[in-house]
Order: sequence, then structure tokens, then C-alpha cells
Amino acid sequence: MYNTLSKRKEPFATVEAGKVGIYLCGPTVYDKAHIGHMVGPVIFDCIKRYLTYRGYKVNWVVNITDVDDKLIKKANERGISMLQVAEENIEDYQSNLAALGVDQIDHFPRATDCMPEIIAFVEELVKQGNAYESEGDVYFDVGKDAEYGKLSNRSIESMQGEGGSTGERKRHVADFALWKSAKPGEPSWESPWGAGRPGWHIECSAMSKKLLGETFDIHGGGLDLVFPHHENEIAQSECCHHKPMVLYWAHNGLLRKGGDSGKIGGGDAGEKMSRSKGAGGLADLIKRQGGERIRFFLLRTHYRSTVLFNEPAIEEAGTGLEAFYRLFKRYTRITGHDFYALKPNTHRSESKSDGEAASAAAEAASPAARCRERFIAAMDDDFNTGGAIGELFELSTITNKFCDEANLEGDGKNDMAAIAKFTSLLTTIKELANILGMFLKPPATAGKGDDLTAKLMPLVIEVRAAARKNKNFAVADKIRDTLGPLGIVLEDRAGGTEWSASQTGLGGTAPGDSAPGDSPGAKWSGAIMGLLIQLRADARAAKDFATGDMIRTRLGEIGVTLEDRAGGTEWTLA
RNA sequence: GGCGCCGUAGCCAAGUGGCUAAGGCAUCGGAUUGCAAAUCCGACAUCCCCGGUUCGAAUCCGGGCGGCGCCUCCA
Repeated sequence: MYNTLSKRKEPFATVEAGKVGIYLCGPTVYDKAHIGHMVGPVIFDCIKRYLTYRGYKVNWVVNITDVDDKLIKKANERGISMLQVAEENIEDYQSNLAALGVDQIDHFPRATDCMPEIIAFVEELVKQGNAYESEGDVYFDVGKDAEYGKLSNRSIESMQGEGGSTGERKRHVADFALWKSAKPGEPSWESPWGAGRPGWHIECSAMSKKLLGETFDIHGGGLDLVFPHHENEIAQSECCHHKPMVLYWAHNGLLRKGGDSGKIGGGDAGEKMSRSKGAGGLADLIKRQGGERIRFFLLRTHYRSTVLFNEPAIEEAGTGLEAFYRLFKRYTRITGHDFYALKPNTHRSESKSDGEAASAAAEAASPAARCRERFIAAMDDDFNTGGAIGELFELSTITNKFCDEANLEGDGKNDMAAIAKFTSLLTTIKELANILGMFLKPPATAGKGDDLTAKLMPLVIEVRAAARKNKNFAVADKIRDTLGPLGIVLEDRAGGTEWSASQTGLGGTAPGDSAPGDSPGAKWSGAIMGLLIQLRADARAAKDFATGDMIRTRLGEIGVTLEDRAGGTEWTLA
């Protein structure tokens, strides 16, 4: 595991054997979250899943900073309380996390819930002589900390400047506030130094101590927190406890705006994402793309890398994801079972009986087993999710190939041994993907059409099947060519024709004007009705009244009435 | 200016001393299909440049060039 403090990868050894304590710096909740806030939670969600898979008991803490100058400012602007601002944004943050499948967090401490611990921490630092009171504020005295600067690799001497607005209260410009006195009207807590609130960094020292102890295993956060936030945390905690605060400091790379993303923030392409530069709209993004795509997009790259973010890149990731979803449907076609109901191993090695051990040994040399080994090797190497995902794709190819060669959708459909092997391959995919928090449950279906579309499509397929049977390929192709631009794809398979719909076709090619409030599904069903009416007209023109009547009858069964008028056929839904 | 990070195919991206440099997207062939889609097979990389260390370098060292982060609030 890479350690920011030593600037190298180190063997993984925990404070207490078999247990891991993780602290991740969460957001300051003065505004809505943006996608950059999701990078840390997603990777640490994977880290916890993987460590759990490898047999560790993991305790993961993500703090919420709900008291801060920016919250106060925001509350004043909006004429509501600081607490209300915090509540709103915490809800936004947590619903975004849930959408991305981040559900491994054990504790969500809030700064305002830990005031006694924070005040006690500051008192201890003052008592030990590492901090001093000044006009109601309390400052950490960096000069008393010989190791100050070791995380971000800088020296106190190099720190110049005027020390900010409170510069004259400090002994050294690099000293930072542990406690800030309250101005009239500001939210405050009573303390030995009068009414006030905590400085930005002290809460993390206090909360990590409270929940994980004086020395814990992993401390994470964005690369932009290394200085001053984490530098100051180390200083506070280690001066207070006289022992290492953290074994591994893990910082994730930052998201930058990609070239053709257009409107993700205010500034130029390539700039860092940040709320102060207008990034936002995470909830909308999730609505458009779905959480799993975004998660997959983030995990394709190693967590310490900078990621260029733009929406087309997320769509590209989604394209790769589709191949897995198709494989899962293939599994259902063949076995009648649901991929998501498979129950893979949740730990690296489940205990095996002697007989199983023998077959396991035989299987160990298989391509699939090698994929699993490489997947684990990748995760062992500083949580290399990008490398791990490559193995997942490799497994997908192996599985499809096996399926093709055993002809499981044809002559091989009764080959129970082959189907068992097939199922085992899918189970392996699920086992490994679940470590990444992927494929745990079916993705939220974004725009699979409305009820009417779902009812009309079987009829369309039936009409097309009849046409194909009669070698009337012009009609069959017309149907597919009409649906294609809408994003509806027809796939002819041994067992019949399947249809699937994607949001992408609705971009600019959907017929009619998109009145606000129109669901995508309504566009689909409208276009499909247009197609059916056209098909019926064509059939009648060709004196194929059987087909024409069949269309009308079947539409009637699903509640659609056709009326032939001089100007054309109109339809109404009962 | 100080402290760091990065430069691998059209794009994204693993690999950090040694088998044919993973994988994805896109593109182009082939198998399959009535035609498609899907699936499979195949094609597609002077590893930014120059020098050095080494039997051997994308990988280590030095020097360029180019991109970026932090040093102020930031995930």
C-alpha cells in the first residue's frame, strides 16, 4: 500500500492483527456535493470490501464537517440556520453515495456531535504547551513541533505570508486555529476560552481518536488535503499522544474537467473540480448516467491518478459495462436464473472438503482461475482497480467463448456439466466484481420506456416474425430500421427476438417535439404507434388484410383503439 | 520561487528491470446472421526526446521538452 508519508509502497501490517481502522475526510457540507467528492468514498468502499474479502474486520469512519465559516456564511445568505444548511447537504451527500453503491461506511460522525471531545483535545494541547490562547482564540504552536511539515514535505521556515486575517494574534504565521472565538450572532459552544467553535482541523483529530484510537491504520482524503489539513492533523494528534497517528496515509488523485465536457463548471478545461469554481449537479449526473456507470468510470483509473472527467468518458465506460449486462441476460436465457441471485464466495478462500480441494487444484490452472489470481494480485498492489477490471473483461470473454463453444443456446442446452461450468464462471465474475462494489444488484433502469412501450413491443416483434417467416425481409428491416434511431435494438436469437432500449437514441433523433414533462417512454410509444399504423397501412395497401386486422385486434387487447379517417389513422389509449 | 505528480496505440488505461507491453472504447478484416445486433477470432504501440547504468530499461539515474497539482477554501 502506498503511503504519502513515506512516499513509497509499504507492506500492509495493521495496528491490531486482523483489524483495520480507516478514517476518510468527508465533506464540509456548505453546499451540494460534486463528483469529485465521490472519488474517495468509492475507492475506500472498494478498499473496505477487498480487505473484508481478505479476512480483515474493517471499521470505516467518514466524518462530516458541519461547523465552519462557509456554513455560517451560507446560512446567513439564505436566512436559515447553520444546522439546516448542514442537514440539507448531508442528505444530498448521502443519497449520492447510495446511488454510487457506497454502503460500507460504519460511522458518520459530525463535528457538532463531538464538541466535548474536541474541547478536551484542545485543552490537552494547551496543557502540554503545544497551543496557546490569544484573545479567545486558541492556536497550535508549530514551533513546538519538531516534525511539523513531514507529511507535505515543507519547513516552517519556508512558510511566509501575513498569516491571514488573524495574523496578529498568532506567534508564527504558520500557526493555525484550534478554537475560534465567536462573533456576535454566530453559532457557538461554551469552552474554557469563551464561546466559540472548533478550527477546521481539530475535529478530525478528535473524532478519529474517539472512534479509531490514538494510532489507527489508514487515513484517506483527496490529494488537496495533504496540506494544510492533514499536516495539521498529524501535528495535533502526535503532539498530544506522542505516538504515530496513522500507519498509512492514502490520498486519492483529483478530478479535472475534461476537454469536451463543456459545462461542468465555470473555468477552463483541465481545471480541478471544485465547488468554488461552480462544479455541481452530481444528482443530475447520476440521474442521467446511473450510479454504476459513474462508479465504474472512477474505478477504471488507479485511485492516485488524476482523472479527466467528462460525460462522454462516462458513457464510454458505460459501453463497456453493457457487455457484462448482456452476459448476465445470456445467463438468464440459458439457465432461467438471475445472475444477481448468485451467491459467490465473500472471502478469498472458503473452506473446502477434500474432494473439492482436488477439483480446485485441477481448476487452478484454468484461464478463469488465472484471472482471479491476477485480479487479487492487482488489488494487493495498492488497490489497483484498473488492472483488476481488465481481468473482469477477460473473464467475460472466457465465459462467452465457453458458451459459444459448448453451444449452450443450441444443441448444448441440456449439457448439465457445461451449464454447471458456465454458472461457475458467472459466479467467479460476481465474486470479483462484488469486491469492487459492482454488479451487486441490477442497475437502476434508466428509461426503459413506459408501460405502453412494453406492451407494444411484443406486437411489433410478432408482426416482424410473421414477415420474416414469409421471407418478407423488406418489412422486417423497415421495422428494425425505424426503431434503431430511437435507441431500440432488436436482436434475433434462437429463442425469439429480444428488444432493449437505451436512452442514447433519444438525443436528437426522437420524433416529435419534446415537450417539457414528456417522458422518454412517451416518445417511444408514440413512435412505435406511428410505426404500427404505417405497417398496417402498408399491409392493407398490399391487400394483406389478415395482418392489418391482426394489428388492430391486438392493439385493442392492450387498450389502443384505431380509427381510420380520411386524413389517416388516429389512435387513442383507453 | 518552494514542494510534489505525470507523459504507454486515434482516445481511456494497466504494467515500474527480463516471457508475444493487460484490458476497455473507436476503427478495419474474418466467422456467424436472410440482413443486422450480440458473440467469437484477427489487425492496430519507434512505451515524449537525448544521454547513462545494466547481459537486459516503458520500468533505474542524469539532462531536456511538455502537461498538471499543492503552497489560500477545497474530496
